[in-house]
Amino acid sequence: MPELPENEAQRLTLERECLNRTIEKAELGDDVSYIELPGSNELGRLKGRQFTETWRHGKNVFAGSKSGPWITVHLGMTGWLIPFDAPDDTPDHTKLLITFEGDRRLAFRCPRKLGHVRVIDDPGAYIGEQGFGPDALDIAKDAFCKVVGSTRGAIKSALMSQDKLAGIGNLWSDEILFRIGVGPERRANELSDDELEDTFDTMRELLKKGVDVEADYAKLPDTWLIRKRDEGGGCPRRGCGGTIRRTKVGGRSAYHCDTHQS
DNA sequence: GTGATTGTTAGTAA
DNA sequence: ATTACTAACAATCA
Repeated sequence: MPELPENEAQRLTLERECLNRTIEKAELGDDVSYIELPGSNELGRLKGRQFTETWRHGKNVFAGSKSGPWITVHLGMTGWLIPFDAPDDTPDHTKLLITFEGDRRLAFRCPRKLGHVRVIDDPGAYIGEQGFGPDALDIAKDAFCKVVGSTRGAIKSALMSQDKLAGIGNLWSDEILFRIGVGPERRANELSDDELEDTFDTMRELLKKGVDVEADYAKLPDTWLIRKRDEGGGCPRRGCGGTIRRTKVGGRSAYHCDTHQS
């Protein structure tokens, strides 16, 4: 369930549960068709090493050490990292299992197989090669306004395009636009300078809040759209009285209020 | 059976 | 040459 806040929560999990433990084994799960995972050579590189630091850029989570190697994890739509201690059972749909010294293990569970794990040498170089834009919590305001404001497509699509800025997906783009009262299909280059700056400020505010609660949506205010993504439901904004609608924008479902977003 | 799902991407069109 | 849009990928759930 992975956008920026979820991935940051995953990074924290790695930081807390998987650092400074020698890797004894890294092995593939049962059904690994249609999913990209390290081959035996790369898995072998992990043996005997430790993860001593973590990093995140957009929706990519990293664990590794100064001298490498690193793993990079992309959760896809339904991927998740699950640390656990033996003799607990390995979760179902585990595609990759890392066994550390002692009883600690780390499972990459990915039922829908749209995620991946790769072994790399340098996270910074990897981000560059993949063509990702700056992290959404790292990009400067002027750079944001320039790159988003020069996009002809829908503002929602611009916020979600990982090569412009990395980390925002379908739910959080909806949330940002809901907050600032802008319809998801508005052309990005037709937003005023004030609206662009408002988008930037709101993006930071909301993402930081999502990170604060470690992407636990139940802890977010019930005046947020993310708590009320139901077509035909009442707009959760105080005093609005509008109705939540679902439309298609850029091939994705865009939930928005029919009254205060335009 | 139908259509939806928090993601990416190859191919196509403008 | 870029940029933007569509369909496809896979499994599961309502």
